[in-house]
Amino acid sequence: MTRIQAIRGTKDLLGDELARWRFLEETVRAVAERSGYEEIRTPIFESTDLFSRSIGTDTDIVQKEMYTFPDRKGRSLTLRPEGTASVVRAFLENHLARERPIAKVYYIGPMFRYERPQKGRFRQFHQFGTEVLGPEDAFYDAETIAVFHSILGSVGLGDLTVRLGSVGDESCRPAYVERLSAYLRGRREDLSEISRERLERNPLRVLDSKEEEDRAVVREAPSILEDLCDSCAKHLDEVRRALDRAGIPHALDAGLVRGLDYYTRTVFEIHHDRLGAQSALGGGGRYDRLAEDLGGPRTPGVGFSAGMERIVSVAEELAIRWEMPRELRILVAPLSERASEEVLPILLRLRARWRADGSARPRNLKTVLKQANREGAGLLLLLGGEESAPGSALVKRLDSGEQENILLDRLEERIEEIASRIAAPGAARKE
RNA sequence: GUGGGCGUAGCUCAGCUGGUAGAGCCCCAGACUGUGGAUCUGGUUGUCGCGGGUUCGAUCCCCGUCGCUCACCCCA
Repeated sequence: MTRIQAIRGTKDLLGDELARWRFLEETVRAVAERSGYEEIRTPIFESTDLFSRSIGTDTDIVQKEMYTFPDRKGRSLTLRPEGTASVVRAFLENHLARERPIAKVYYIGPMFRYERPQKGRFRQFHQFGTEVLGPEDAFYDAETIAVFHSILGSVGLGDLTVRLGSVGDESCRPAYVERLSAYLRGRREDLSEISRERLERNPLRVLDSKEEEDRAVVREAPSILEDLCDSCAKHLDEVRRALDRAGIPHALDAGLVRGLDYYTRTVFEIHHDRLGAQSALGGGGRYDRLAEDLGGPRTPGVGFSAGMERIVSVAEELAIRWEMPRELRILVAPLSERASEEVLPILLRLRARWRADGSARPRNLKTVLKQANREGAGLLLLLGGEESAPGSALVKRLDSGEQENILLDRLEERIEEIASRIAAPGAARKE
């Protein structure tokens, strides 16, 4: 019998690793909510059309990376490969534009792409991100980058590189793509084989090439930043100035090409060099036409999404300690068969106030102490010990070893008192 | 989809030119006849990823397959 195991590119999260995830999630929520964003949760699967229409039928995501399947009535469904399309769909479907001029939302959740897994890349991965729908102001582009930057800073990540670019809009991009293709065709002989293929499919992708031979060609290629129309150039300039004022260093990157077709104007990525080949922690940009493409009224938008696996991975490599303040934990242990009957009722009383766990069967004291240490308990409540009378228990502090007998009638009261001493500043800790 | 590396105990890994397995950690127990994190002693755990081939005999060699991993592509 072969044992069933997790699907390739997916994994279980537990223990210390899960603790880091929870810390990251709480940080995301805290920073986003402080910044005026509300959570949104959209379905994990959607109509396939939603993604092919928004992300673009020529992109790798749509062409080969989607988890698409027919449901029982033959409709084509897809596990979401990214978050923005769903958010915009939900925005239109729930008529959020009628309720407020600006919608600011954030999300956290799993995404799915059928790719060969490697470091920092999985088939089920997790992203958090924000979207601002409604306004067109560069203020929100800068705020988006700032919120992302601030989340990374709040979890202790420094040495970040913010790359900023613009892909123009419908009035200046087509002309640029034409100019770029003309240039690349002229230097066709100097390009790598892969890039020659890209030239036909999507010339912008050539700019992102990592092939050594392409670098020189790309370096001399016309830059879209010089071809931007006046309004796009002005927008980019405003984003830069806002970032400068906010003290967020950034580098202009003319070759920034993102994997989704819906972007207009601003695009950006934040990188960290401790991540191997997949150095992007996340990215995003503006998508002023997406709502229209999905059948709604024109609604400008800007957002980012970030990879949780990648952020956790960098934090691990940098040995950043992500720990939530630990609440007091109480372990209840019976030392006799009779006392074990008392365990559950006492646990239920304790759990009204504290985090408490206990053992079902009596065990010898040494074992109990070892277990308490291993589990990081703060207090140990021993029932049925030799020196405790019926109706009483021995409470022992695991840090100092101090112990005292207490009456079960006054359990909560006494624990409260002891707990406050543990929490008190300057409490002796024997580490 | 393509290429490299790797699959041996719960974990990290050894295993010499083929003779059907070991170390450390962890865990459990004892020394310490009811007071912990140290030390010492002892103990449990394996379809050697799976299938086939070569061989008297395969964890080891060959082929296939599955999985993991890193890289390419692309991206979170």
